[in-house]
Amino acid sequence: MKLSSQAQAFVLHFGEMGSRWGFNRTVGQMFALLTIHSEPVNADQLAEALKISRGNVSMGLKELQAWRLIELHHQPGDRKDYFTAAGSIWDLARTVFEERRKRELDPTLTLLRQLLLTEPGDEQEAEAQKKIQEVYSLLEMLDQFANTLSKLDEKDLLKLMKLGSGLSKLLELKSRATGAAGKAGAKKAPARK
Amino acid sequence: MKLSSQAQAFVLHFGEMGSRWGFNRTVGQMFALLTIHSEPVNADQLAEALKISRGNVSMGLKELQAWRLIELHHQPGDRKDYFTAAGSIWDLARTVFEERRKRELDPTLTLLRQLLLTEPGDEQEAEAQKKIQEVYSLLEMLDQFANTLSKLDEKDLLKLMKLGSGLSKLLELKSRATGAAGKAGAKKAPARK
DNA sequence: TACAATTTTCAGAAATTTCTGAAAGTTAAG
DNA sequence: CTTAACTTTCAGAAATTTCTGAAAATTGTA
Repeated sequence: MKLSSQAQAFVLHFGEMGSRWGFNRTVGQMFALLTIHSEPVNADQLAEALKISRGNVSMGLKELQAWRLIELHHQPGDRKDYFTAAGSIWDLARTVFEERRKRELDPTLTLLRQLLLTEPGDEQEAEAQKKIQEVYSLLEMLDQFANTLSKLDEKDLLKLMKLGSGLSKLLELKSRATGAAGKAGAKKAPARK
Repeated sequence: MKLSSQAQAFVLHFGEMGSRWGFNRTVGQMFALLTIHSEPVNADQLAEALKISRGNVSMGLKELQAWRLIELHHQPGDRKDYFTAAGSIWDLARTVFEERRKRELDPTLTLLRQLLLTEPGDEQEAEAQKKIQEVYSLLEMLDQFANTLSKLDEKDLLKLMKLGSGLSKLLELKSRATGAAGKAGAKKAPARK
């Protein structure tokens, strides 16, 4: 499989960015290749195109499957496994988003919840507890928001993201429309310092 | 400086999560410690509390300053540099969010923009170009949305994140309020179910 | 200026992650 | 059942990242 210089650049870049997005270089490259290549690709082709070992490809494919980013296909009369990116670019973005939320937020929320159960022993600890509570509240809210976004359908998500400065206007509109009482959890707005 | 077992757990966890959030273990630990400890802390105290070398602390502080996550202070009559987390938890979250956007999105947008400039040579390349365009559009939109969120003040951000399922209702409301013509790109509002 | 306190730097050591490739495992076809 | 095609595994090698600590640089004071 020959890659155009354009495809080459795309693939190499996703390899480099890979670590920032949660996977290693070759996994990033494999994903990029499957993304720009619309035809299904098999493991040998990936190894050849990316100049990496067959074993590494096998491990990378396993990881991409764990991320639910690729799909297995079969070609009639060919025993090899073929892969494509799973779904549209939009689907992929959604999957990466959800997967990252799970990996970056959930474990921390679990720990903080646990830390908040033990009563502080002294003044110093009470102070720390307060900070932990603040971090927890923020991350919990973030997590819920991410969850809300995940549930929006493509049309609404698009609408929301395109709002730009219209967003704050819309939020204002909301206050007027529904009054001061928001949804559950939005109790009392304490006077700002 | 002695850490309570609670603080200890908090610090260790942020060390482990650090890599997922874009910095290494000790930098994560240092940040966590500065976050739960309200009093300014100097480099020697950090090295002692975290059991890491003085040199490592120096490098870590440099990195946290690059992230704009910590602030330098001085105590009268003491030549040492003291540090605290910069601003409220809320400020910190905002900073991390912006910094990550810069690191995770900007370089890719720049590359893709460049790739889209060259005309595809053959059918295969045209196909790839189309995919690159899709990825670009999505990331560009994400970037703009992130930018919009960054600009919201705390009150609006809080309101937005607490909306929950109210969000899609609000978006619907928006369609009705402003009619079919949304912002650029948000063409045709199909009849509601 | 000289000096002592403090921070930074950076070469090499240590730790961690990634990658290879040969061997083991699996599966479909004959 | 046997074989050949294919995939997975995993021990060790290679690459990369992180960390240490001693030396160099910087800074405030006298």
